[in-house]
Amino acid sequence: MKTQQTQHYLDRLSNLLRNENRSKLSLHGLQPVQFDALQYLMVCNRYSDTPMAVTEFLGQTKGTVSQTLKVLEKKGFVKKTTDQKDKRVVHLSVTPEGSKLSEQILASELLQKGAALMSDHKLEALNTSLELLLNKLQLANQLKTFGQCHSCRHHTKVTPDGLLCGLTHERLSTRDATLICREHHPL
Amino acid sequence: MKTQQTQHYLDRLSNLLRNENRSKLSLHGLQPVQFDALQYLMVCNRYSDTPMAVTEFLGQTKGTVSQTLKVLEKKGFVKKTTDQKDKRVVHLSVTPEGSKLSEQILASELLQKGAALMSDHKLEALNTSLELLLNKLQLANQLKTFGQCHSCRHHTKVTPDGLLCGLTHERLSTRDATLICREHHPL
DNA sequence: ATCTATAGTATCGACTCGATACATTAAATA
DNA sequence: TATTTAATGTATCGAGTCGATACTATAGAT
Repeated sequence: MKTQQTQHYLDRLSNLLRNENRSKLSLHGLQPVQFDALQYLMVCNRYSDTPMAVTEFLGQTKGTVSQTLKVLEKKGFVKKTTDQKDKRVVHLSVTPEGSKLSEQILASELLQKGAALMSDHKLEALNTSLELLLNKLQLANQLKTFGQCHSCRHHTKVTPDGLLCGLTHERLSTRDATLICREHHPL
Repeated sequence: MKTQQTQHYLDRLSNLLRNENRSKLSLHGLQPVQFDALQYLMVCNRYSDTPMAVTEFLGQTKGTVSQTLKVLEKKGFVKKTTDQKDKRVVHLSVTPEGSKLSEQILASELLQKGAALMSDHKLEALNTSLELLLNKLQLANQLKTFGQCHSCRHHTKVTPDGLLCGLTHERLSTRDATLICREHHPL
């Protein structure tokens, strides 16, 4: 079975990276999961910056996520704001401190050192393959894709620079279109 | 940075697979880490079936691993035997129940469904890329490779069928040469 | 106006995982 | 040979994970 090999490699790599992250994060008193959430909040759009969206993204229960976010808030890495239209929902924003931490941690030395020994071409090929597998996997299992707006079926261009979301009927900036969205549906 | 993309994909995939495993395993009262250890014991050789080797493989502390193994033993998935030559060391063997469970869990449905939508050729290419990255990453960071004996610098062939480990000076069966070893040094 | 669904929080319990301390055995050294 | 040193493994503690359950508050449907 080829997929068992794939699974084995993915497990090994993610274990190594996770352990590296764990030790880096422990200096800041954070856990890997908490950083996963922070990382997500760095790249999600305004429709996807709520506890429920984090829950869907991380595949955990909302109870667990609620605690994770409580820690991130207490440490000053994210800020909560209640939505004015729907007072049930909370929007989460990453503070400058959180942003700084994220950049600091994100670059895996293990991975960079390893990738440095690979040709650019092979690394590119790996990325393409990984992206393909992720897409197919999400498609086949009807999982949310959490893709960027510009690759979404709801995304429409009014003018060359005027972007629009067909679902919310709101205008998007060019930066908006590069953020990931919980309502993302691939083309 | 291309490696950030790589890291992102690896994180996403491993999160998905880990969550799938978590729910499957919870039916058997096991945690992901515990299954990782069981999985390792399924494919390691007789020089590498000790708590210390598991510790190195999983990148955790020996205290944590000791507890993990205690659970696996209590549930009847592994058995402990003290080494007769060195009475400090313990050898771990997977019981038939453990072996059965492992096979049951190992096949990720998420991954299989996803891979089914990919061509054989592309899946193969992904595996090759992943293996390359893993190897380079271990090489660049001087990590233990935990490879199979037949790809080890200590591995020597006496006759076409007679295999020998140059480190322990012991004979190996053909099956031995396909197991992974903590003393593995790539060619 | 009431029922129902949704977003989020609080709390509990089994488990993780690093840190520390400890017991036992093996190997090195004096 | 006696003693120090190193290595394997266990026990215990504390902060944190994570699913389950119960709960509050708001929004929308009938």
